[in-house]
Amino acid sequence: MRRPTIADVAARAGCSPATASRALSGGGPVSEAARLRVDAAARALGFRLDPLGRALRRGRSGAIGVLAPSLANPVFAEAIEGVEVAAAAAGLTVLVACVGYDAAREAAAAEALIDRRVDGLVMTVADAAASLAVDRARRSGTPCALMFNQPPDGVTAVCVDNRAAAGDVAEAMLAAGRRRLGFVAGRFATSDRSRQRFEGLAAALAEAGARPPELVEVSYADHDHRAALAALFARAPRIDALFCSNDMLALAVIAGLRALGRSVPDDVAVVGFDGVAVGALTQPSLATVVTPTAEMGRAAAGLLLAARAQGRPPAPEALILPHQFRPGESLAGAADPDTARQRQVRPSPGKALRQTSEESET
Amino acid sequence: MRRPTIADVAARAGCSPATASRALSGGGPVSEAARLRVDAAARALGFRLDPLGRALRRGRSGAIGVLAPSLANPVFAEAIEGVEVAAAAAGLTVLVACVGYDAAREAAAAEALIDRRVDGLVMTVADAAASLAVDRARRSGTPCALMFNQPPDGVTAVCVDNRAAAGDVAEAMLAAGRRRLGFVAGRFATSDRSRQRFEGLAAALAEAGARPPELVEVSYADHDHRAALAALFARAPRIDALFCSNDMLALAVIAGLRALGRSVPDDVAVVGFDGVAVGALTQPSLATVVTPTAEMGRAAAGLLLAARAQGRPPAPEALILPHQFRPGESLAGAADPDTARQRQVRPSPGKALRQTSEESET
DNA sequence: GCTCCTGATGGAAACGATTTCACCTTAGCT
DNA sequence: AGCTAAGGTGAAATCGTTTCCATCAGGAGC
Repeated sequence: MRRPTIADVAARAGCSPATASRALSGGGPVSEAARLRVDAAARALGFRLDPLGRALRRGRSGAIGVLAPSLANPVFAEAIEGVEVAAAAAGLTVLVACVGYDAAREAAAAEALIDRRVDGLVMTVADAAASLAVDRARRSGTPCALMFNQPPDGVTAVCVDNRAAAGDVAEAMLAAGRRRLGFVAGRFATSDRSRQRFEGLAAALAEAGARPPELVEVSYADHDHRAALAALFARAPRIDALFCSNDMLALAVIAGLRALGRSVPDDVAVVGFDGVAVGALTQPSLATVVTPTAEMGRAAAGLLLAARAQGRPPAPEALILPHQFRPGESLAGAADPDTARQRQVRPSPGKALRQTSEESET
Repeated sequence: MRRPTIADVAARAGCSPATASRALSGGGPVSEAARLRVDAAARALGFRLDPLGRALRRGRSGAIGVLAPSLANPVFAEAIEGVEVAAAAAGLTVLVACVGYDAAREAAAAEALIDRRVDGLVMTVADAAASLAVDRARRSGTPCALMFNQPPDGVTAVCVDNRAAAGDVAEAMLAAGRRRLGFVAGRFATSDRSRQRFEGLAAALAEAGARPPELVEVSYADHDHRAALAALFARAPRIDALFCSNDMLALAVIAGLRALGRSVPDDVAVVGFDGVAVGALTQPSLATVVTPTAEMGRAAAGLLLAARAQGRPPAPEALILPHQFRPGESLAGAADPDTARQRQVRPSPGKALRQTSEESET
């Protein structure tokens, strides 16, 4: 028994496919009587409009495409779920593509989504200032919004102010008594955010008259950063604080430091970026910049949908959402510089005294 | 300037659309000369086959649909990337749908993917034994493989042996001297895995003649489990080990215990399930059952693709992948009973000295 | 009574590909 | 030479919808 088509519904309702289509998709004028007959027929046959035929004819698919570097970083997973929420509220579905921090795959995936006639494209790209994927979208006329990327004006985006946020981190580290700072970055080529955060850190340190930051670039592909960290300490032995370009990296760095026999935060403080949930669960808890991740996805999709509803393209400018520095045990003394000043040097990782939380409810 | 269609390519190559199609998609016989002219024309025009027209006509879209409860748990994110790897190797793309542990959304999303003519469906469902989504797939003739779910026979799946793995955990806990075990579960209604792991734990304890496990069900939606844990300790104050149905939950539980003033593993040991990367980075490191997550996605997609290549449906049985217990600091003494014996007494409800196991491996 | 407009409808042409079928060559055999 | 088989090709049907256009009925306005 074949899947019913709109022609079957029309036949059963005693009308033409044209009328059935109008009744089902709310296109043109249909008499109340016809609408009822069509609805009844559709229900009786268990009919559902075929998204393919529909997309082919209408030129859009009723889906929002999402392009993200990876699902492995919960930041993107959350943002995608944010997009999904906004899309679902507007009756759209979501098509996800992951491109693994690879600019070529980025462009290819964008084209694939565009070919599928997505109504809009929400993307996080390697470099917003020079992105083939953005070009493709623009050229094809597909409305497009970036998320996480903080692009030069001219392209729609939802992000936080990465430089300012990095400045806040610099300030917190200095306030905690740290003086020799390092920045651990995912490769700059694959993340403009990472670069902006480094710039923000460097600028804030310069302004405060502090020593400029040491830089280590690592690959997101690696999980073990001991070698990179060891090299850093060989170069700059007295580093006392590391700002990592994202939280997952920060957690890996903390583990790496522990493996190298350096305690966090006693020997080296570590601060992340993003505010992923798991960062608050670890010990030491992760000091970080909390960003409204899911909200970023929701907002990006929202911009697209609002513009679509009004038949205009989305505003070509960045919507900057608020961020917030969250103190954590990995930057001891953010609220108590004295502790930081009295860091003790310890020979082994394992026996660092862990501070227990004295918080409890009631 | 319109997007070129296959007719434009054909015109430029001096042949009919039929021949152009055969040349581009490798359908029937085409002369070498024609193929070259078509290829050249397509390249010159920047032509790409339209996935929509193609899918409509062929009845399949060249995409694999993936249905997962959530992206928030990295386990699913990794598995999806596994599916993506296998799909990409076969020249297919992936359509992802997240349904938030909701059986109704599960069925609806499955239908939406089927409507899009996915070549196959890889799903993780709430309850494999009674899943509307699986029904829909079967009814529509869409090949379908479950992942993570360990279903009764009759449906294709890739999973680990949840009961056996839970048995391993029981054994490790007993070996570490723990005697009063609890199980912290995501709600059973939304995860058959969780239920199977509980059953495995209970069975192993029964066989070992040990006290049956206490059970706490919590919602995945919550992040703060203090209330649930406090209630558990009110009921069973001397619990000394908690098996959590997955790693993310375990990390949250460890944080909750810390907030309640119980130390891990001194007062209470915690073991998770899945082997997510971040579990190895925390302190204490998380003892857990490591499962081949990405491999599960790859294998599930692989089963579908292999079957498709041979024109038969995938074998209706579960492919059980190996799991491995990974000791961690959150279950002290799994490898070093002495440490366990000397757990220090703390002024909290967990203070009773517990008998330790005299057995040790190695 | 006549025109004009509006609302409801159906026929048929899109949308962009694939595939069936029939046709024509040409090569290979006897 | 005659016959068959196979390779190459194109016209046209098809997938399932939407939408343009024409048609028609009926009411309003003159």
